[in-house]
Amino acid sequence: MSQQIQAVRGMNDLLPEQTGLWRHVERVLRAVFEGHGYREVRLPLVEKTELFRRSIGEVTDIVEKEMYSFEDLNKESLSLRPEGTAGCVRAGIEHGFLHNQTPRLWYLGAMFRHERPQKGRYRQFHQAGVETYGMTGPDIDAELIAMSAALWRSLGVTGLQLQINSLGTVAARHAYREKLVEYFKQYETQLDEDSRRRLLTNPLRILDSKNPDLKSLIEGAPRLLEHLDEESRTHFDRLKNLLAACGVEFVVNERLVRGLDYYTKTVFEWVTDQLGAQGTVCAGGRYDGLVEQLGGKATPAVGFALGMERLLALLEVQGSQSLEDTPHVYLILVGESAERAGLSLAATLRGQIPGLRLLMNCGGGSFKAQFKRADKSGAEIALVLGDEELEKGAVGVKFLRADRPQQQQPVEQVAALLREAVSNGS
RNA sequence: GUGGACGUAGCUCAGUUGGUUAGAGUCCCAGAUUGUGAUUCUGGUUGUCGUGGGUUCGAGUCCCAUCGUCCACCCCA
Repeated sequence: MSQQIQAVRGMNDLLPEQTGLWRHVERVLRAVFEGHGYREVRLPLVEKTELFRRSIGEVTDIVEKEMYSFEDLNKESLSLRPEGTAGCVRAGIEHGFLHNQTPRLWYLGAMFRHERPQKGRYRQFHQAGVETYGMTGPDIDAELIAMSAALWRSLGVTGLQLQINSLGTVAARHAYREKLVEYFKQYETQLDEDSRRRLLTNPLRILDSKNPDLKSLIEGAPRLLEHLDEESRTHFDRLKNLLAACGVEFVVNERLVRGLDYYTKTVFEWVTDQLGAQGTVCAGGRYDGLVEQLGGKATPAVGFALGMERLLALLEVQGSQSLEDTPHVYLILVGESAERAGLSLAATLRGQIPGLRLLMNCGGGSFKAQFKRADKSGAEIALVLGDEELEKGAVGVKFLRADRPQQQQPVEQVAALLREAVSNGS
């Protein structure tokens, strides 16, 4: 035991009990994305470290202390991706699919951040994200947000609240940021340690402080929405109208600030109070400056990412059922000749009945032992092939969970019974 | 990175003020029923007590370190 190798901290194994629900969610995500005309991209897990420094921001926690970075053999610094947007923009510039085009893209995959693990926060975690480019107006912002709402509907998730805000254009945001720093600097001695640090890293974040002592100070601070430029204000107002028009409920949260440097104008989060401290299930916004910042031609962009682990946790607390993956049938084989005949019988049945999940006994065992395994497998039906059946050219059929008599039938009629079982079940 | 709680069979957990050979349930295997599961009965396997040090005649129990899990801060999906 002392020599046992454990998984890396914060990196979890997903076992068969969980993968059913994961596949269900993945299927729904794909269907909704594709239903909105979004197309899938699969991007590398590793990028040059420089990409993340330039996109996420030098002084963010992610870049400063949470990246898994290492030196490649050619001495270049590489990093496991901490988020998906940067790589997507990089790929867009590299393959020229942003220039004068309006792609809508989605992806699903693992991200890596070296944080202290906690409920809903892991070092390897999975995000499903969408990114769209080349569209300036609030209509695409609204479509994207409405699409996320459609996801929750399709998945049957409830209790998520949509919060939206506008950070303004890059220029407006910087101007406001300076005003805010100026304001808080006057009261620096009253700030707590965290907020004094935020003064340098992300002053907008101070507005979101959980410290009750700062409440009155924060309330006296300059208001972000009052410092919006005209263009951003109009954009935000039109977005709110569009959301209302398609029946997506939202609340404006003036303190909503995303941690990544590249956001502009629209930002939004879907939050829940059912997951403890990590209540943000999905978040995103507009990032009109990033493509240019990374060397492409100026291109507006909007996107969001949702945390798979958090979404799955929410589904679990709300009692979502895992996708059915128990076998319909367990094939019992006793004796050498039955074992020989079993493989092709199993193949025949699987070929004749689409969707059939047939589990064939392997590893021998008495009738009793095999029936035990059949029961444990969860199968509805046990098929029995022994010397007796082989002689008659039949297969025994026993219903493990229904009150129906056991019978012996030729293969063709067994197939009909199984077809019935498949269509009754899932 | 900071603070707190916790690590005992595969799983869920007991284990007294430190005292012989560490327990229960469950799971698994076999038998009762030589071709029939889930119920019942009988028997059986399962552990470097997270790891490494220390205190002690003696440590699952006390102390230190370390690894891990969980919760919160911070941060974020």
